[in-house]
Parts: sequence; C-alpha cells; structure tokens
Amino acid sequence: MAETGSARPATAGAFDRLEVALDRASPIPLYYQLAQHLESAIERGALAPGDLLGNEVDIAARLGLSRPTVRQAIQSLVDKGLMVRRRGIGTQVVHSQVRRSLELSSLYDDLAAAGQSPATRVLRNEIQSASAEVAAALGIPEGRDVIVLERLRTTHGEPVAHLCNHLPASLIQADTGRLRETGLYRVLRAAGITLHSAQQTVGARSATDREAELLDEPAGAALLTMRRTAYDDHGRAVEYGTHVYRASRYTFDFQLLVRP
Amino acid sequence: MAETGSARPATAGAFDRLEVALDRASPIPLYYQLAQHLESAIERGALAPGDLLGNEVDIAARLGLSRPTVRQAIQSLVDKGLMVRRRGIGTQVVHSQVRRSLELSSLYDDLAAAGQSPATRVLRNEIQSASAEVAAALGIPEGRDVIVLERLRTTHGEPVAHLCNHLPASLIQADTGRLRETGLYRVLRAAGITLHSAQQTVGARSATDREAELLDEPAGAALLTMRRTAYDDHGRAVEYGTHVYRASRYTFDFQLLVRP
DNA sequence: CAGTGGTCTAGACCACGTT
DNA sequence: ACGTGGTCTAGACCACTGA
Repeated sequence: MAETGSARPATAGAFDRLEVALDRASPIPLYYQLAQHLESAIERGALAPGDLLGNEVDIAARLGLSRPTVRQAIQSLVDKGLMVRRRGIGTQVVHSQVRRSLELSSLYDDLAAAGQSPATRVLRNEIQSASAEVAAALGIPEGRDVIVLERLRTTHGEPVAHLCNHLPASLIQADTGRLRETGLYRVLRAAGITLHSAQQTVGARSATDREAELLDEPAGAALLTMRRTAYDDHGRAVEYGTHVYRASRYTFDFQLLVRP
Repeated sequence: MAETGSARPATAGAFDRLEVALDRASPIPLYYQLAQHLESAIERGALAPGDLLGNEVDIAARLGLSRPTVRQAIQSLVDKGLMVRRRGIGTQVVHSQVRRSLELSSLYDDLAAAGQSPATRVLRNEIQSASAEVAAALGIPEGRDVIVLERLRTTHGEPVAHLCNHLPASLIQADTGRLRETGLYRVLRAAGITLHSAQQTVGARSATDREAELLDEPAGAALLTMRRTAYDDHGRAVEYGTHVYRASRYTFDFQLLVRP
C-alpha cells in the first residue's frame, strides 16, 4: 500500500547523494567496502559534519544488502568516532573534526607520516642477559639472552628521541643496516611478527647529562618519557622499550572515545 | 544421525566449565549479559590465558541463543583486547594480563579508583571572555564568556596536579562547593552533559616558579603536561583543559590495540 | 579432511526519542 | 503515533587452519 513511488523527498538522508558501487566479486567484505566508501565521503566532505545518513533499512534496500551488513559497516565508523547513532533521530556524521588517534605504529612511521624525514643512528645493537627489570617486563627468566638496541632518532639532522629497546633474542636478528633506514616495528613486521597490543606509560623527568648531550638540550631539561611493552597475537611480550623524547619537539596526541 | 549424545570430550572448550545463566526477562541485552559472564570468568581465573573457549555454534546451542548473538558477545571482548580469534583454531583468552586502559574519566575518578582519596582546592572560579587560544579550542567566537576554573588536586595532602579548565559559560553553573568534593566530569554528567570523545596532547616542560611552589617541587622541575578538548554527543566542544602534573607522582598509563 | 571463525541473508520485535 | 536504531533469530556459504 504505502508505495511511495520514486519521489521520496521527505526524510532523505545524505546517503542519497553518494554513489556507492559495491563489488560482490571482490574478496573485500561488503561491509568493509561500504565503510570505506562512507569514510572517504566524510574525508572529502561529501558527508559533512552533522549530516544525517538516512535510515539503515533504506540504505540496505538501495544497495541490495541486508540490514545487518549495513549496520556492521556503520558500526565500524561509529567505533572510529566518525559517526554517532541516535535512537529516534538517525545516524549522523560527528561534528568535530576528528584527528587521527594514536596507533601502535613506530615513532618512525609517525614522523615519516608527518613529513619529517626521520633518520636513525644505531648506538648499540648487541645481545645481553636480561636484567630483572627487563625480564619482568618481557615475562622471561632473568638472565635470558635479549637484544639490546639503543638508537638516536633525528629529523632534519636534529635529535628528537633516544630509544632503548629490549627484545627476546630468540625472536629476530636485528640488522643494524635495516634499523638505520626504517623503524623497529617494520623490521618486526617483516619478520612475520604481528603486533596485537601494547601497554604504555608516559611520564616526564629531567634529562641526565648523557641524555642532554645526545639530544642537544640544556642540562636538566624536562623530557617526555615513554615505557612500552608490546605483545603479539599470542600475548607474548615481543618488545620492551624505554624512550625519551625532547619535550620541545615531540608530544603524544591521541583521541579518547567514551565507550557506550 | 551424528547424535553425539551426552559424551563429547573431543574438542570441548573451556566454556563447558562455566555456568552461564541468562535472564531473558532482563532489559540487559543477552549479548551483553554473556559478555559480562565471560569477562568476570576471565577476571576470576575461571577462564585462564590461552584457554580455548570452544566453538561459537556449540555455545549458541547450549545457551539457546543464535550464533550472531554469541558472536556479538565475544566480539566485544575481542575489542577490549581480552580475547583473540583465529580462523581454524578458535577463540582464546589472551595470554598477557591486560591492564585497564586509559578512559575518558576525570583525574578525580582515576585517583579515587586507586584509593588515593583525592581532594581539590578551587583557586579560581570566574567568568572571563575567551582568549584567542581558548576560543579556538572550544570553537566559539573570541571574547565569548567562558568559565575559568583553576584547581589544585591533592592526595593525602600532597599536591599532584594543577588543573586549569575553560568551559562555555552557557553550559553549566560551576558550583565551587561541588567542585571541591568531586571532579569536573561528574559535575558535567550531573548537568546532563554526556561526553563523547576527547582530543588529548601529552607533553613535558619545566615548572614555572608559581607551579613549582603550588606543586611543592624544586624550581625548574620536569612536569608532565596535558592539553585536552572534550566533546559531547553533538560534537560541540564542552571543555578545554590545560593540566600540569607532578612527574614524580603521576604518569599516563594506557593500552593500545591494533585494529585488525 | 574436518573444524573453526568470517561473512551474509531476510526477516522479526522492541525501546527510545521526536512529533 | 511514528520513525529511528537496538536486539535477536535461524539459517547459509566461504576461507582459513591444522591434522
């Protein structure tokens, strides 16, 4: 009965304006294709902040998808903080511009993405037996062999950070040459180690004399510190790092989402 | 045909050992009830790290739920980093103990949860016109009225942080008495403002003379700084804060998850 | 090969917020 | 009252993993 026909100007959502072409032959899941389309539409402004997307049933019908599939796509954007759902209202693009949230990428990637042309000086790359602190952080017996990496990260010739990492020696062979050109996490990834999570602690303290010299800061300058243990898929600790950053040249930016 | 009867020792998952009682009359969603059961089982050790949960179809059958509902429950735990799914293997409890990740709670809640019995001294609570910096952070016109809050947070009589917040004056009436006893975010919540997300920047710098005196630190001590803009459901900026923490008494802990 | 999670369908009813 | 998202069902087929 309630056949609305072709005209439906009533509660048209912003989704109408989009041209979404799904490829059912692609190995990429449909919900993921849709999510990518929506995200890129937001990025290029085709979906503006505050826009109502339009209801899920219509979108599903228009795309020839089932509603759960459409929901899965939208939900992934909600989880990213790009959209907000409201019962009785609809789904809208979030008003505030969302900055990229902190990911589990290496500092190298962070800097490269920011166009900072990072470089690395490897100060130390050797095998030692694990101290009590390192053993506890990595969850291995004290005295077990670990790779100790000490590096100085610079951008445009200026030092940014002093990085000290410990890895179980059984994991990889740390190639100093490769570590000069890229980040530790890329080396791990290339070795088939997929990171899963990391526990980080960020703090501050005054620079030691050696740190001040390495980082080209005055004695006793305030530095930003970060201690991190990274875990792989199996929950095994893969890396323990204690890093020190020049506070004048580096901060941690991240976005928090309230879990509903 | 393939009636296995009561004996099924073959690939029994750890889920068998759990007693999960769902309340279909409850307004709490079934997937959420199941997720809570599983999470508490992990917390009290009934599900140990590395345990295979058992396949989703069986669990669904045992509980009288559909598989998507069971999946939704498990997925929420995967999103929290408590479990890992592997195709062809199953779902297991993550090996490493997962610490609580940083949430969008107030410093007051953080300290209270840690049993630190926080207290607050309100140094300033007045209305001013927004400076360019504050106006830009809050997304309002320069010169618009804003509430300026300056507070000193202490635990056990020792200063921990110096907090400076700016809020659009139209939002709430900031009651100094309530701010002494609780955190700003609780006051906001009580005023019907639901926070949605926040953008934070963490850094470090040396203490000014006034900060050193307020925080009982030596002159020029290294301090941890945090700048935050918080947004509500509609994406409107609700609060802009510039906080300074004693590095000797406070750090930021958080967990990062790799999004798959 | 058998078993697992990953994806998808086509519906249904309910709770909530607006009107 | 109505429209929205929130939840749930009962299946289906596929892709990956391990033996």
